[in-house]
Amino acid sequence: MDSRYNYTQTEEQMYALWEKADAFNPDSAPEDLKTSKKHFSIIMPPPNANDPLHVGHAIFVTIEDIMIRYHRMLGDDTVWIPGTDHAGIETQFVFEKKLQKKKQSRFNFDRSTLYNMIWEYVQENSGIAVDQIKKLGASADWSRYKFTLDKDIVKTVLETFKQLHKDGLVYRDFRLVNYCTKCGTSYSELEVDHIDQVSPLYFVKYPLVEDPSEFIMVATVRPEPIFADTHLAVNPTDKKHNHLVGKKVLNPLTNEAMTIIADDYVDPEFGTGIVKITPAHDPNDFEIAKKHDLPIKIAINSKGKLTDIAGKFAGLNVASGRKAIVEELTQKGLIDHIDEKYQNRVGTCYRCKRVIEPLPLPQFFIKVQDETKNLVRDALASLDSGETTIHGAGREKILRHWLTNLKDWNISRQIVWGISIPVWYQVEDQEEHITIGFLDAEKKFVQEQLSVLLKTYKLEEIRAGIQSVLADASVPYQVSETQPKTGVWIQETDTFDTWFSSAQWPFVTLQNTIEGDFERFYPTSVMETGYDILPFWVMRMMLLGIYKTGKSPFSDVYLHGLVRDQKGQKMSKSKGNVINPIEVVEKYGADALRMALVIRSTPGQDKSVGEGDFKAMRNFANKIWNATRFVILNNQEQATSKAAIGDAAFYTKLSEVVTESSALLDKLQIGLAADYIYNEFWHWFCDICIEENKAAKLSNKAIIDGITTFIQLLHPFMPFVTETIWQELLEEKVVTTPLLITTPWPNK
RNA sequence: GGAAUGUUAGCUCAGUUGGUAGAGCAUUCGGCUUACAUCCGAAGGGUCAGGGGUUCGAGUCCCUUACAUUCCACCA
Repeated sequence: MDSRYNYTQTEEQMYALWEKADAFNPDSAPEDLKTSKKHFSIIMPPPNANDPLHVGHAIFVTIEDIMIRYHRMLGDDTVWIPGTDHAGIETQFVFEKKLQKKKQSRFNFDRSTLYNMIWEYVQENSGIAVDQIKKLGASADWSRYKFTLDKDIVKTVLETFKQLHKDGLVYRDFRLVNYCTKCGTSYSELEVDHIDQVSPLYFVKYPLVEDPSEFIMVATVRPEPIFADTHLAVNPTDKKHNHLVGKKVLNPLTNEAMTIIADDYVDPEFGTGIVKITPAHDPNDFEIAKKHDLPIKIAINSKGKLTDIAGKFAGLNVASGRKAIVEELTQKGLIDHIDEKYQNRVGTCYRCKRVIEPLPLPQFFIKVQDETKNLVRDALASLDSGETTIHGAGREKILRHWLTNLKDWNISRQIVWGISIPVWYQVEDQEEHITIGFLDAEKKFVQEQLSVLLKTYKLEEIRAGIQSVLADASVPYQVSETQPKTGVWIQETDTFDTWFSSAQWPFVTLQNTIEGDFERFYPTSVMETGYDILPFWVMRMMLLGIYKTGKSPFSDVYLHGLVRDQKGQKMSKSKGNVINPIEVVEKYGADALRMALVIRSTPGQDKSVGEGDFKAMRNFANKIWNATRFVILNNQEQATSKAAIGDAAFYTKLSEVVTESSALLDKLQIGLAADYIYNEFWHWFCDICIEENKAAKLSNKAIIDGITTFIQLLHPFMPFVTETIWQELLEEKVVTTPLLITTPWPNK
């Protein structure tokens, strides 16, 4: 043995050794390991199939692998199911950037061509994430690997949708949705970031019809959709203004007459106490419009351009439209004044940072609170009963808060890269209510009402180049993967929100791996992921998991913190402080990275990690290596040994260490367990026991038992160095089981 | 406006049924002692944010103040 542990040589070999022995597969577990009747299962949070790993991935791989290796050694029937995610919007976004470089956009292609291109692209890169996860030592059962777009997975996901629809929990509705005009898709409210900003607040004058020299003043930060204003509103209890109810004003841009209505949504104290109602472009106004049955006029289209009702301004985008309209209003003398320092919050796209436009679109929603099947209520109940426990500083309260305030979930996305919503719209008699965008034979984009299109094109031509179908909310539809047998139908072009399939991940994976896996491993033991996706993922897994299986998909949720740099700052590409886990693996070894990430970490709490930590843990790996070296050399020199004076106390303490380590791991106190074992190993076993052995106060047998026990305790944390050492010990005939990974956990 | 979390050694953080404060890095001193200089031995350094309370006893429980971080809501 060299005096230094060389991880670059051994890590790959050890992983190959495990794979060769099929050690990650519970169905290949050695007989002498199957001592427990318990099952232990973790579903890996699927990373984007085509993305390289960042530290966040390294954290979850490490923590989950620690749990898995521990339970495997305990003798539990243990499985860790890996997978990757198609990551709908993320991936399409990256792909579109590549198209942009070639001066192309997604609108140059029909749906199926684009889908196939992205599929190819993902295939090319799909090995990246998996390879890197292996480099970190993940003992996941790759024979059970799943991808979110695997045929069997998709089938199960669609079944859930059909069932939800049958139960009345899916509905299609014409509503204001959060739409990003750059990404070209709607989002759920969770994907919208609200950002503080200072914007000019315009005080616009609306002339009274009965006396145009009199004006009603309304404040707005968004003058550009004034074309779509339908009414003004005041609070019915507002004595200053309620005499205006029923009177009419002129729209300052269109000169159309608008009635002033009363609604208690209006805050008399705020602004001028009078609100303009723009149903199509403000969520609150939309609600009021519904309540009072007001017409909906659309001033901004899905491309972010002003529509025809903007007259000479039609075709301008929101920003330049606003400028032009403010100019126009100023000329007309209809702008009273402007508050330049008005602070407000603007919804922006989490992905591209563009301002989100609230646009009225018919979309599919999941009803989260229903009288008979109440998804939210059931999820809360599983928290109440302790069926599911959340680990992570105060996160359970946050989850409860999310659940109690949850709105219906918009699952429609206007992108190609994803699972198609299995819905078909009736074409007959509905031609005037369906708008279609497609590429004609010359690859020219055409968008028109179907009734118009059918005068020039055959339906088959349209289908071949199809990009988007926009059916009015009134158009009848059928839920089906294939075209209904009778009649003429056209398929919905929207795909599901990626999270709709991710939310089903625990059961769709187990239902499609190996016959019997679902019964054997569901509900899973632990769901381990970052606290930042608690509402996106964990909450929704509970909603759909309970709905579909009657059981919460996991009994414990371990939410790890985010990794920060050595100064405690968030990592970001622009700061240049991003840690590339693979670089760390190459420089210090995977064991060092793993240990640095988990030691003294706490669920739900961020952890700062830097070069010094990796170095320290590399040194620790070397320490383990050298302690073993001492034991082996020592053993060779003096093969026989008698019991020594310190042995009894040593064994008592050693057993204590095993008990305590196991207790900490059982309680999911991973960071504490790592710290504890680290200290006992280095500062007790190495500093004291080995020195006592040199002084003949401790027997060689005790030292051998000590090192083998510690190697076992350390294995979940630092699998490579410990397995390497085990192989050395095996050669020396100090140990007997062929692989440490499948060696039983030490007895207490 | 609401909520969560944090404030412990110079730095980054542990400290989970309340019982004489810990680790890594950094600092100082001394050591190549035949497992390890990616090491060993020793040392310095904390009134555990401030205040109040419960208790025989509080970093640990309760109240309160301040500061920090994060999340949610929000209105023209």
